[in-house]
Amino acid sequence: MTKNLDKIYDPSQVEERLYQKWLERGYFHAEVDHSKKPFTIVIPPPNITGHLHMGHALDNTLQDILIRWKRMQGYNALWQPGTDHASIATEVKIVEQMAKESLTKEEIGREEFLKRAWKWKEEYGGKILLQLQKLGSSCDWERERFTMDEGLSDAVLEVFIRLYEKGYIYRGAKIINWCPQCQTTISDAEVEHEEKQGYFWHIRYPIKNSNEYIQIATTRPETMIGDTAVAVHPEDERYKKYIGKTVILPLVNREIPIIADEYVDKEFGTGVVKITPAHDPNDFEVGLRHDLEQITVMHDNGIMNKEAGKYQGLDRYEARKAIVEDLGKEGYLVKIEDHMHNVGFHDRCHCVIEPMIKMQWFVKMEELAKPAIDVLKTGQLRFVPERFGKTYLHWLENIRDWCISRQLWWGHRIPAYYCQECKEITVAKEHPDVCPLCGSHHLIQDEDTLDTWFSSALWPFSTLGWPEETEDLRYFYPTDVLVTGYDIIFFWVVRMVFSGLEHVGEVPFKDVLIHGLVRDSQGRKMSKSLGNGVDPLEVIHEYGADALRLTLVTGNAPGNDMRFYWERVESSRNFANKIWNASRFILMHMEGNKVEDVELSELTPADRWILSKVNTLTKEVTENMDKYELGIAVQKLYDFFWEEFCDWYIEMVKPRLYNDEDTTKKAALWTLQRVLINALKLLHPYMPFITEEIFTYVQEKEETIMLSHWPTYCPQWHFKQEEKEIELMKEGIRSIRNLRAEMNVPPSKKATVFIVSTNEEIQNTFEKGKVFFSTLAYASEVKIQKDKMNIGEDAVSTVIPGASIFIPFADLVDMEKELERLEKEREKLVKEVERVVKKLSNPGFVNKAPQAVVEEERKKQIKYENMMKQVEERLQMLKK
RNA sequence: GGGCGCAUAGCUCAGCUGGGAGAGCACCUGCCUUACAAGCAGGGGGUCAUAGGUUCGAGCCCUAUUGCGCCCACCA
Repeated sequence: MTKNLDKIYDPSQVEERLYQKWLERGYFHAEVDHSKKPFTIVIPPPNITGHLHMGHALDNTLQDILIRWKRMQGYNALWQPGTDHASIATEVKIVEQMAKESLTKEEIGREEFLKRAWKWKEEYGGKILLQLQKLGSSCDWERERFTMDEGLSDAVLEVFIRLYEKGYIYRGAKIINWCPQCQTTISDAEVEHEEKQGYFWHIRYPIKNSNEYIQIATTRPETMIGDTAVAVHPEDERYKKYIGKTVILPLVNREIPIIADEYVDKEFGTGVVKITPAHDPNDFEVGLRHDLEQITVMHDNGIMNKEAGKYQGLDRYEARKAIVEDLGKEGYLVKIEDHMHNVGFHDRCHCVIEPMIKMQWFVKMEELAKPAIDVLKTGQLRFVPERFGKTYLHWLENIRDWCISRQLWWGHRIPAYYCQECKEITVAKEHPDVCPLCGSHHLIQDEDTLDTWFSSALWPFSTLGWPEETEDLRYFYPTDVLVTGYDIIFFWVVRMVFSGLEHVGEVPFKDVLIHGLVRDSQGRKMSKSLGNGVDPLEVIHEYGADALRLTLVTGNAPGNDMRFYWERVESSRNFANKIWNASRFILMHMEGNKVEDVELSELTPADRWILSKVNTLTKEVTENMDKYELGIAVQKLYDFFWEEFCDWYIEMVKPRLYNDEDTTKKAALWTLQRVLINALKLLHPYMPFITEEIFTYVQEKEETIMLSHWPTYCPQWHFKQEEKEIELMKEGIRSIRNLRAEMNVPPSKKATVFIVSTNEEIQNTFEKGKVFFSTLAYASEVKIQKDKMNIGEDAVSTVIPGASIFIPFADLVDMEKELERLEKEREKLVKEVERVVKKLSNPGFVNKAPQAVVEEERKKQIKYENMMKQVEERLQMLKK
């Protein structure tokens, strides 16, 4: 049954093979099955341009833990995988690739470009999914989807048309965020604001037909070319008299009005604002209120256009320099102040955003946001940790219309067709033959594509076949939990929620488990430019996927960032090795011994103790996982396995295994196997590979741990008395080891151990556990007695609850030191007693604290007082 | 300007509904004990940021303060 297993666990010998086995046997696959309850997770689809980074590793480890766990609990678990076309990211990649061949988009045209993009997708798009497999991800790969698949594209069209017909999608010339680098609009969510040191230029604008000036302050002087008004606050006494007058725009010599608008802050700057409706969102609004002209002064690439006159052809920053210089020369510039202000950057290329007025497509958000707000408030949607619900709400409550059109080619092309005759817009799934208004055959489709998030917003239901009323959709939707990073709540989570509610009528998922970022060891974000990223594949290669997974979930609470340390991977690897060796040990002893079923009555106290422990562990771990407390759960598993199981139980059980005459040997074997199997099962979601590998050796009934049953709490495995007994034994053993260590007694020097207790039950406990003192505490002989008969003075001693322990070390005992040590022990106990007595003499505590807590303290008082008495007796005896 | 998080052992972090402070790593001592030196045994180390408050009882709840970080926001 067993092989000659290596002393060191080598993941590279195991992982690939097991993953193939799982794949081949279809363990990951889920089909509609009404006899089982579904449990569904949709993967946050990675970009086809992506490669696996630590963020993915964390995100997918969490999902795999949950899905494997639920699968073992008997749910019909579906983990829906796939990829995102990532419009702009991919387009940039393709453009870069073409640049190497000295080609541009324009040169090859849309069709050719898309051909290339698809080819690129076919070639590299699935790479990241293969990398996810290395991690052990148990996705249902048969169901892999891509946001630009036929079905999913159909969902996109369907949604667009529905929203359009409902009036929620509209086309309009509004001020949008323009990226001069990427030459496309982007949504508000894609703008990153950064505090930057800039300047505040104070400029005076001459008032027409007077010698007076009005002084404005601006951070962007180059936009003055497009000024179409100057605004003051209507109640500002300083400027009231100027309202309605006209100023001459310096350098441009255009006449513009002085208007009054509440938007102006009297206290800020000079209290006068230049209004540039075409290049500032606020000014745009002011412009609409006052019916001002909108003058765009730049081309799409940020170069000044013909409106800029002599500045035409200059980049916006060159123009700024030139304009400031000219203003100075001509005496308009009053002063320049340092000024900190927020600058918007494109999150992808980090170019400074230019607000521009353009005809774009928008989703009207107000009505869509409402139900998304409600589901959180009513608890149909829940964030873990809860605080992220606030972030979500705040965003939705202040949401603005979503600009969805992009000036890109890679993506879902907007299904709007413009009649070249009558300008009528037709929105349809397919290219209409005739214009429904004028009957013209000359219709041209909108050139733009949709924001990549428009399709990912539909992911939880488009992957299940929507808009078709599929079985899958009915069965697996709504999904159960979404796992993602907090950085993506606005982009994706929010949009999935309102989309799911609008189109399917139900939340797309009930829980949102939020995790933080994986940072480098210095707490910095891992980034390409810093070159501080750690490649998960490298970690897997060196230490195994199990070690990486364990590292990523240990010692971390939901929503918190974590730092990556190789040392932590190492310790995870060590744990895997520990599991390996413990199992190896058990297998060694199972070999040639058929593990027979035993009655619980045949078990020794130690067996019952560990069984009871693993039983409690099962309960607690399951409870923690129910609450998404994976870090806590895995910590308990680690502690149980290493300390209780390996360091104590296995050590205690050895004498029975080595002795073929021992009548309890088969009970020991049964317990070892039983506990190991349960522990492996509980560990499997976290460390799928090693647990599977061992599981196949340690039992023969089942072919995989993946589909085995998750352990449940079992009342007849609860042994309170034996737990107490073994804990006392451990206490005794630790005390002896402690004494020996303090006295520097070499392990080779065995000694007689006397245990003195007047309590029969305790005597009995130690009597049963005598053997442990010799194997675990180097006792040559153990004498249990009710008094100190035959114990010489030249012994060291210590107390444990209910008993004193003496070890005669005639030649080693230094009386003075021994007195000192006992004195310390006494002091410690005195303090404990004092603390308990103080607590118990407080009427407030005795009256108000729960009865059980008070009772606990009373027991402690007795315990400590007894222990103290023992130490004092011994001290007095020695002092004589 | 608004919101949120963090501050616990030398380092990185756990600590679930308030009931005697934990882990990993690092450090010190002793062990190659027939599963594992990627190991075993033992040990040192914390006024849980500060100040108040609630409570019989606070790392945990409330208030304020300090420091660090994040998110959102149209003060030109």
